[in-house]
Amino acid sequence: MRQGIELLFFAYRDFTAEPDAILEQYGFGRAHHRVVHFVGRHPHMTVGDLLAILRITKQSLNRVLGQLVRRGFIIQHRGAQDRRQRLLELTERGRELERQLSEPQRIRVAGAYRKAGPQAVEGFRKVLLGIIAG
Amino acid sequence: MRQGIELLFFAYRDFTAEPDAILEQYGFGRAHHRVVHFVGRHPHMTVGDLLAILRITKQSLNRVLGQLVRRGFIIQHRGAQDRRQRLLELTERGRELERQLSEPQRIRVAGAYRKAGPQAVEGFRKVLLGIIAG
DNA sequence: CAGATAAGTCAACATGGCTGACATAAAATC
DNA sequence: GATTTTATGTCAGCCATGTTGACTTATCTG
Repeated sequence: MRQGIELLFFAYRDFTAEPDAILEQYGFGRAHHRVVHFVGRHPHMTVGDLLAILRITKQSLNRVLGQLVRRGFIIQHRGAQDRRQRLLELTERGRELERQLSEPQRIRVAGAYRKAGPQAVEGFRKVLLGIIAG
Repeated sequence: MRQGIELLFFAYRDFTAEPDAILEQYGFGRAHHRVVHFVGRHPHMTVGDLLAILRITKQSLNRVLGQLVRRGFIIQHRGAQDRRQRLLELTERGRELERQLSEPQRIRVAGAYRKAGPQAVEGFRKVLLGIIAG
């Protein structure tokens, strides 16, 4: 049991170390990574969607989101049905950053998947989903 | 692939939410939790050991460790062979805090393990170890 | 039109990382 | 035995990123 708890800590620690080093070159932090990741994964999501996923306050989000927008990594456009909404999208520059940040993570996960085998991957997903839903 | 990356983020986010709420009542933060956890798991570990596990600076560690010692959750005693070392141990109060903090996590992990089955747990461990070693 | 909602903003504060410089005691080495 | 290295602690200050609270603006909805 305790081992499972620790595994999660170590995995998270090692998982974030490489992207952190890349982010530093841009003057960004881990919070920027999270935003870039989720906007990349869900183009045209709203600010409210992002807040719900990250579970932080809009003031915290706006600090990093504003930087990403001002520096041309994310573009916002008004919603068509609801013009109050700002739909978020990565620019080409943002996509490039996303690729760069996710590369070490993809390599890490791919290696672990390959070594462990497809059945283990299935178990990995099941357990993590249980922890999240739990 | 991307899903695996996100699972880790969500699991970590949900995994830390409940202990965080308990820590707040003590005026502690997540950093205190990590220290209490690892000292509980490895009694008589040295400060240097803890630094290596957490991968933070001794200044950062000392801030939280000092609070835990002063408030009677951790006790330090000098090493027998090497008297420069401070061996760390939870007090009874520290053990109680550790139990309280780990309870929601144990419940969460136990539930996920139960739902997923022993084979999935094996896969979960394998993949996480691969990510860590990676 | 009135009220609710989506988003943004300002200000202030806390946590927990970081660097750099320095102190002390004990161990290890020459 | 003197010197150097190591384990730990400490002071000061910086930065990133979380928080609360108050307020604005634009837009949608009843």
